[in-house]
Parts: sequence; C-alpha cells; structure tokens
Amino acid sequence: MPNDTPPRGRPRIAELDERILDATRALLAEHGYLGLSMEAVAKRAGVGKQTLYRRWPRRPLLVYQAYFGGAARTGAELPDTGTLAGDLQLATAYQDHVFKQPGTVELISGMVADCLVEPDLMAALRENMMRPDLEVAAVIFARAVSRGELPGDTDIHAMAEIMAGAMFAHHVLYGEDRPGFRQALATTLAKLAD
Amino acid sequence: MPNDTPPRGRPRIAELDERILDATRALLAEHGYLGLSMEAVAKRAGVGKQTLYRRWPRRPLLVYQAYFGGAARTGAELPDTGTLAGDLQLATAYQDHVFKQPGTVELISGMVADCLVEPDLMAALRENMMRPDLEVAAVIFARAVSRGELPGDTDIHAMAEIMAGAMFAHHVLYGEDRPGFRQALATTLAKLAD
Amino acid sequence: MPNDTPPRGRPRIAELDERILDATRALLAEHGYLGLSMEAVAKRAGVGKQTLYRRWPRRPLLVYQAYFGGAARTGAELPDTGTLAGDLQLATAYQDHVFKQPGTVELISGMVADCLVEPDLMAALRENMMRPDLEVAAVIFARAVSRGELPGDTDIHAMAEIMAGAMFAHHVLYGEDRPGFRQALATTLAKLAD
Amino acid sequence: MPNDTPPRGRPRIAELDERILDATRALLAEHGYLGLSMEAVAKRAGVGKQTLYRRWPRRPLLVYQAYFGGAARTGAELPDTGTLAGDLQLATAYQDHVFKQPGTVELISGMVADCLVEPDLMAALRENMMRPDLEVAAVIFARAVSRGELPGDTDIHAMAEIMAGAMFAHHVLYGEDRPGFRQALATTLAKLAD
DNA sequence: TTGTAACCGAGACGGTACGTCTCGTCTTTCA
DNA sequence: TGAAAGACGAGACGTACCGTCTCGGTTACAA
Repeated sequence: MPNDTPPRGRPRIAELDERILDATRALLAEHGYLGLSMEAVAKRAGVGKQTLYRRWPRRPLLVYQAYFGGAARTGAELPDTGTLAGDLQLATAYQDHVFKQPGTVELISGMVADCLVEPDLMAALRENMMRPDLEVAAVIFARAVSRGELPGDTDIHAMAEIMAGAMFAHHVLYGEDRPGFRQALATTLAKLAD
Repeated sequence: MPNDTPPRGRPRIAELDERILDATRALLAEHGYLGLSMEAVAKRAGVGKQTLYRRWPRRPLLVYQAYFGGAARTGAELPDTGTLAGDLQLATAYQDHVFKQPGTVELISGMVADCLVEPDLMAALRENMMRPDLEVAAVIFARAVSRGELPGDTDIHAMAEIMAGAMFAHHVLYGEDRPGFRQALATTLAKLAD
Repeated sequence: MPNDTPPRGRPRIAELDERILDATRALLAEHGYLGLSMEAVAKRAGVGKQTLYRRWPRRPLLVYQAYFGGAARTGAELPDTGTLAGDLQLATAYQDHVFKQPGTVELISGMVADCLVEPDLMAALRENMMRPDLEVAAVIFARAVSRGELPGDTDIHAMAEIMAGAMFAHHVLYGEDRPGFRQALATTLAKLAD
Repeated sequence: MPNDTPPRGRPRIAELDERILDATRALLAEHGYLGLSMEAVAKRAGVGKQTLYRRWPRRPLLVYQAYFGGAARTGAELPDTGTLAGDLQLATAYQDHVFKQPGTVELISGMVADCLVEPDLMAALRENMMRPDLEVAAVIFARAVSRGELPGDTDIHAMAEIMAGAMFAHHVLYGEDRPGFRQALATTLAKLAD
C-alpha cells in the first residue's frame, strides 16, 4: 500500500527536481556549502521559493540529494580480497579517494554543523551519509570474523567506526593529507588479525 | 624583545575582554554556536560592535578564546601508567570526558564548518584546537616506542591521529555514545604492542 | 496604456504605505529632517527595512511623499484679483504662510542638501517641490501679460523665480522674518507694471 | 587689554591649522560637503581627533574657515558705476561668478542644512556668510538713495535680500542657470529707479 | 462542465544579522 | 597643558537571507 492517499490537485513537475538539483550543484561548486543560500538556488533554477521549500525544506536535505544523488550511496560493497589486510587496503584507498573529491570536506563538515542543531536532521544525515560508509567498513570486519581472522566477539561496529572515523578526521580535521596515514591505519587494524 | 613598538593611543580596557568572553559563554550556553551572533555578543557585553570586531574579527576566534581560554589547551601531559595499554585507557577516558561536556560537540563542528571557508582560520583552529590533542596522544605512543613496546619506525603522528580522530568522529559524527567503543579503540591500539 | 507590464508576484500591501508615511511624519515632527533615520521609520511603522527601502530607497523621497503627499502640491492656482499688485500680495502672503509652518524651513534645506549629492534626486525634487511653486508664481505674471500690465516679452519664468526664490531665501537663509520684507517684494515686482 | 590671561601649558602648533584646513579642502574637493567627515579630516591631516575638535568643534565651522578663509569674505565693496542699473549689472555678474565656482552650491546648502539644526551655528553662518553678501548688495541701494534714484524711505535691507536671495535660489534651488535670469533680475530691480 | 485542490513563478512580508562607518568623548603617552 | 593615537558606546547605513505568505494563473482529477 505505497500510495494510500491518491494525489489531489496538480501534480508536481518532475523536471523541476532536476533543475533545482543542477542549480544546487552549480552553486555548491561556485560558493561552497556555507555560501549556498536557498534564495540563490531558487533564483538560479528559475523556480519559486515555495516550490523549492516544498520539495526540500532544509538546506542539508537539498544538498545531500544534489551531491550524493540519494540512492547512490547505499554501501556499494567492496570486493573480497580474501584477507582482512587486503580488504583494509582497498577500503582505505576508496575512502581516501572520496575525501579527495574537491569540496567534499567542506560539504561534509558544513552539513554536519547544519544538522547538529536539529536532531531530526542529524539522524537523517547519519542514516543517509554515515551509515553507508560504516556498513561498508563493517562488512570487512564481519568477513574477517567469518574467515576466523578475528574472534567471534569482535565489536564489528566499533571497528567500522574507528576505520571510517579516523579517515574522516584525518581529512576533515587535520588537513594536509600525508601519504603514510592511510597505510598506518590499514596496518594498525590488520594487526588485530595476528 | 617582545614589545618593540610601544603602544600608542588609548590602551584597550583589559576588563572588556572578560566582559565580552563572559557574554560569549553565556550566549553559547543559551543558543549554541550557530545561534551565536556577533551582534548579540556586543549587546550582551554592553560594548560597541567596533570594539568587539577590533578584538575578534571572526566568530570562531572569539568562540575559541571564550571556550578554551587560549593557553588552557596546551596539551597537559597525561600521567605515565607504565604500559601502552594503560596509557590508552587513560587517554581515551579523558577524551570521552571532554566530548561529553554539553555543547562541545556542536561547538567543535560549528567551528570547523566556520573555519573551513577561510584557510587562515582553519590553520589557526588546527594549531590551537587539534594540535594539543594530537600532541597528548603522540606522547603516549612516543613513550611506548622508548619503552620498546612499539618498533622504532612507528608513525607516531599517524597513530595519534587515529586515536584522537576516531574519538572525535565517534562523538561528533556517529552520535549516541556506546560504552564499548572507547574500550574497543583502546584495545585495538594496544594490540600493536603484542 | 498606463499599465503595460502586469504586476507579477505578491502585490504590495497598500496600507503599509500609509503606515510608513504616518511613522515618517511622526518622527519628522519629533526629531526633524536630519534626525530622521530609515532605521527608525521602519521600526516605528512596524515594517521590515527591506519593505521600506523597496518603496522609498532614499530618505528625501520618503520625506517628500510624507510631507507633501505627492499630488497635493500640483500648483493650486491662486484666485485672480484683477491686478498684478493684488495677485502679488496674495501670492507672497501664501508663501509666507507656507514657510512659517514649523519645520518647513529645516525640512526643505535638509532635503535640498540630501538631494544635491545625487543629481537624480535633485531633479526629482525640483520637479516635485520647486516646480509647482514656480508655476503658481508664473501664472501671476502670465495673467499680467495678458491683461497688458506687462510687456509681451516679459521673462515669465525668471520673474517667478525671483518671487519664489526671494521668499525662500528670506525665510530659510536670512531667518527672523521682518514684516516689511513681504511688502517690499510685492511692491518691487508690482513696480514692473508702471 | 587684549591678552589678560597669559597662555598656560603647551602652546598650539599653528602649523596644524593649515594642515587641517588643507585636508578639509582636499576632501571637500573629492567628496563634497556631505561626504566630508570629521573623522576623515583628522586622518588626512595626520592629526588627532581631539586636536581637530578643539579647534573646530563643528563641521560647518571648519568648512567655512577652509573654504572662505575667515576674513576673506568681508564684503569687498563693488566699484560705483554711477547708476543703480550699472551697479546691479556688476553685482549680479559677480554673484553669478561666485555661485559658478564648482562645489559652491552644494557647500552652501550643506552648510545651511547642518546649521539649521543648531541655532547658534545658523547665527554664526549668517553673520559670516550671508551678511557680507547682503551688505555688498545694500551698499548698491544705499548709493541709489543718496543719488536720488530711489526714495529715502526705501527698505534697503529688503532690497538687498531680494537681490542676493533670488540669485541664491536661482543657482542652488532651481539649477540649470539660464543666461536671461541675471539680466531679468537686474532689470527688474533697476525699474525701481524709474 | 464545473469545482476544488495543489501546483507554478514571482516577489512582498517581518525579521535578524552582517560588517562598515561616523559621531563626539575619553584616556593614554610623550613632549 | 597640548598633541597624536586610538579605544570607547552608540547606532545608522544598505545588503543578504531567512522561512512564510499571497497573488494570478495552470493543470489535474472528481462530481
């Protein structure tokens, strides 16, 4: 029963979604997350403010959709290399790649800051943005457990947070990426399998 | 020769610094970081806007001073427990405590977001806010190396980032602190000494 | 074709014009022209600053509207007394009355000062404020010409400027109205008919 | 007894007067009267604000001094041409010349506007700026009386105000000088002698 | 056919805050 | 005491967005 209340009135023009998201991406590229205003998005998209607010009532929701394209971020599983060490190499390399996309760092921290004042938003952000990353990471450790590399009582979730969180902090907080970091992180976590 | 050019003109009223910082702290407590406006600080402190901007031209600078009190954060060394495992327990417990101060999480992410748009500010923030934490963490690993618990070529700095960064991400990004996390982190890093 | 471009968007609330003008008049009475700020008008009228600036982007424009009520100043013709001398008596007496309204002198010179820095404003001010007065005066001399009291080549416009200008200067510049002045002006100009 | 109280304390540096007046003239030329601030004058002259305020506590006083050089405006008598008509030609031509100096119009109305809010200032302005002009004009009519061109009971002062005031209004208020005006004014006033 | 309901672009609305400017006074040090 | 420098409280300036609302007009489905 996905559509219990049949749509009344004029249906939304689907094309406008794309116009708005395109405008959002353009402005994001030009002015960054904090320099992006709903006002400007509406104007750029040639759309009334109401139309914009009706579809994305908050900036982070709009930006998330524009940047990550909704379903695009559903934890696309990484290939199984056969060992924890190999999986960690792959995963950290992937994360590195994501954070090095220009604007990503500012976007993420801007969204976090925006969302923190509204618990509902923060929950949504975690659900949509952080959880997929964590799940990708969790899969790696779950595999290691099933392989017997790690003990059965390993806190899978905590390990995932350590990996994803350390990567996040490294790129967002501490800036200037040193090449050794990714390696050190992968090695440290692989040590658990010894 | 710290003061080569003698001060000209009317000197600043030192007391106003305190009045302003007090006002900042009060408003921070009431409205959080993002709800804090320079306008309101000036009014609350009973101070002209110019006076405020003259001393702290940017919000993050003001808030940093108000919240961390400048020199207060110069990496107060943690006691040496004699083992890496012990030190890690202490350090993670301390970090946990810091992040659980109400408002800390929002404040940190707000400041990070604010600072990211201005590279100078971000540099200052790293220098003042992140570096002390990292140094505390680095000391722990340096001790472990000198004890012989860790090999001599250990990337001290990376290890510090992993520890501090994972703690940060855990509290700021992933919310809802689970008691097991701190333990898992400490254990994981202690495993390096095996 | 008075309304070629149909109004788009939400129409302005006509009532606000009156609220704003009322507030302007009140503040004008309390603080005079130079003591009147756009800020205060907006606050007094209970109106956003944007709303005020949208309608009257400059102080003199607002004050002119508030004080003279726009169309109110379209050269209300003076009655024909039958002689130039009589008309001049009437006209100068009327001008005297106008300038003796409290605040008028300060208002006029304030507006002139404000407008002089922006040629467009000055043009508007002349069009709206000075021209009607000059036209009233010009009518008097035009009548005298048609009566045959003055020669056909009389510079009507110049005479009007002499009359209105002398009255203006007398009240605004030279202050302390001496009763004889008005009479002397009327007599002098009437002499032309001899 | 010109100097009963001997000067105490450090004597003023006479040269600063000139520095300040020079700065005033420069800023006047660049930004006009209304664009001139005491703040900017002090900075430009390289002088403390107190020093400036001590010597000229109000803007119009400063500007008057800077522009007219104090004693420069003591009604330098115009030559006697032998007839009222001739004197009027000379006088109006002179006035025309004065008003056509660039910036004069804005300066005069700005100063008037500034002074009108403070009766003391207005009195000073009249005494220093308007009276000399009026006296020059009055002399013309006084001569005409003594020649017998005008009756003995002529209101000399009123006639002076008409002449000077009409010229003022013509240039300041009504803008765009038409060449015929000066002539019309002179002719009209000369008509009194018929 | 005629409601009726939600859509649309545009933009007005009351607000808040921004960062800059000027005001006229006050307070320091140096001469 | 004068002078230079500049801090001080106050508050206006004009701009930018916020999120809501209101207009006239446009689709769609339902009666």
